[in-house]
Amino acid sequence: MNILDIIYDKVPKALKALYDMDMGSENLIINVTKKEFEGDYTVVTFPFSKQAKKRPDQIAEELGVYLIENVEEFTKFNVIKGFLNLSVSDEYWKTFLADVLTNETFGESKKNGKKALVEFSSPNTNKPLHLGHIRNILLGWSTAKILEKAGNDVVKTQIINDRGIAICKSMLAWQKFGEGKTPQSEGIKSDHFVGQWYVFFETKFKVEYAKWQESDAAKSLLKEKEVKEENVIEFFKKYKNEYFNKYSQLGAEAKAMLLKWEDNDKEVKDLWNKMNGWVYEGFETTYKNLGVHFDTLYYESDTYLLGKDIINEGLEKGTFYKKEDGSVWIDLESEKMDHKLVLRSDGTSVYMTQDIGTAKVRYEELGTEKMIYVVADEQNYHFKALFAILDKLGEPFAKGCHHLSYGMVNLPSGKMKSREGTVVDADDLMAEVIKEASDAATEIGALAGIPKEEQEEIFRQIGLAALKFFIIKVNPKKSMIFNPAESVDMQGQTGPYVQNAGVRCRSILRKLGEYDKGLIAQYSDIKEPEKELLQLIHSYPEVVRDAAEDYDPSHVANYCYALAKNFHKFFNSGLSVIRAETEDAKSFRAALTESTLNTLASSMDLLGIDIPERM
RNA sequence: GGUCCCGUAGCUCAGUUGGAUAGAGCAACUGACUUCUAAUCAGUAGGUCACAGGUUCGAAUCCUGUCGGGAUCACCA
Repeated sequence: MNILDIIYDKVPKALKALYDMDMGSENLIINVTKKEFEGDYTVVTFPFSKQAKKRPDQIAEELGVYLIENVEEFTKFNVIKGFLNLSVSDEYWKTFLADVLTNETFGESKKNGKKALVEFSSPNTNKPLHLGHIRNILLGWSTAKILEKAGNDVVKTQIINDRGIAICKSMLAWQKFGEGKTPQSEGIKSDHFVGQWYVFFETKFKVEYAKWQESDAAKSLLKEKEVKEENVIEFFKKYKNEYFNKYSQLGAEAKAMLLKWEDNDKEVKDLWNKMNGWVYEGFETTYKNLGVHFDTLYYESDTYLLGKDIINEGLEKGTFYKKEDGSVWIDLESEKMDHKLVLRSDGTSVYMTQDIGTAKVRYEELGTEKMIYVVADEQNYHFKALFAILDKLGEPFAKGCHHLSYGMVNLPSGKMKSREGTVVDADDLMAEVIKEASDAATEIGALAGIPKEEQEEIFRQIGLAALKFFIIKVNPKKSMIFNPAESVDMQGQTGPYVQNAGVRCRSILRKLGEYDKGLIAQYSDIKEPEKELLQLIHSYPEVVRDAAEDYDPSHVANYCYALAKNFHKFFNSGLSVIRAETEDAKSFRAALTESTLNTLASSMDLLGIDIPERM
């Protein structure tokens, strides 16, 4: 039995026996004892004081005596004010170590029979992936892994936003100015190729718009709106969308193309398929390089009409109401929100409509009662409303929906802006971190004797570890500052630092060869650095559970760092494994090293990070 | 303006079901490689936990207000 379970079980019993108190285990406060005090676990006794009618330190004293007498795992205790510090026997820790060594599913929870869907990435198909997508993808991937470890059956998916005006802009630009060029003919990664045409469209549009601003139509508009001289620039900035829809030649052509697409026009559909095909090919490469994949895909072109029938049903049941102009709404004031549109007056759907429909389809197709949407925090309100609507519709999966909201990724210079060309491209970024890893490795020279191909793979693993760890270690809901220089750091609180701990484990175990696991129990007098490592390993399953419960991979990243740090400390503490003072010590430390490696590998895998054989 | 999120060391971040003297890394400085990988370790220095009240044995953590930053409040996606 796990020592924490024992504490949670025995302390209430002790309180009952000593003071005739009924204290549920959920009200106990148990901490790992702070380093500066003796002991392994601490029971906080202040909360018992009122009921027991005694001073906290007195209770701690009496509780300590009782626990030592009645629980064999406890060997001694000390009391400081209302803190009861309990020491756990070496026997317990040695048994734990021997068990964990052979436990291949350590950290995993039993299957809970629940199916969870994690949706992440979900890009538009008009331009390549960038740093914002990377945060999204890493969070999604890691969350999926964590949920899996916590006992869920997980389906990883993305909804690809493959239709709409954006892709039409790329298509139109290529059609008008592309002269039949292809990614192959230009030697450009195919999603970047499509992105260039999107940018090209925007450039052309900008020119057109600037020219129009000098026209009579624009001047009379300014007069009509009574725009002051000094506000003209500001006005046109805001007016851009309306210009696009009302006056723009290019805008009209793009919209005409969208209409043709909706009409299933063969020529447009062919073009659409061609360009999206290029984009998917490029995305595939990026995902592969990043080390992620999906179990199933959804395309907006398939789902964008979903949800209408649900709206109509809900209309009959009175969940929604219709305005005079024919638009359909829902009143969310009871949820402290607004009235929300779910169907336009012309009967076409909005984003909300298809999200309602898609959620239901997924539930029906996949049986996923948990659905996690990894989407930036600018859509907090949208998802709050979506989940409230699903709940009002009485959907059984509504309560299992969760918006894993994450903050924007900013640069030290400020926001990323496509207009100013400061958007950090995903492919460039990965290439950059891998190159940095390669440079650092060359400088150190530890990989000199290894075949080129293996070296390349290790550089990739290290570079990506730096990038991934840098991003995942930050609490998702916080917006983060991405400093490119720091993201390629390989020292300190970084991915490579954690990898290095694992590599050191591997190196020791490789040199040591076989060892006698039967001697673990013979080791006497566990030293402080050994104990700290053991306790950390011991807490791994709890970390996974917490991370799954909070949908927060940063917990796992912080755990990885703590474990690596403690191993490095142990490694430098003078407690040698290979040259241990006795065979017992050698066996114990080898087992400790192996368990550390296994736990590091397992926890880093939850972040999508590999631990190389050497570095 | 309404709603939501954030504010912790020079910088980047941990720590929030309320617990002991608030922790790491980077940057700076000092020391440790003929010793299991120095991408490491040991140490020095760095704090009004935005501010002001409140709740209590105890507050970075909970409540109220103020200030600062962000997001959102479309028949856009």
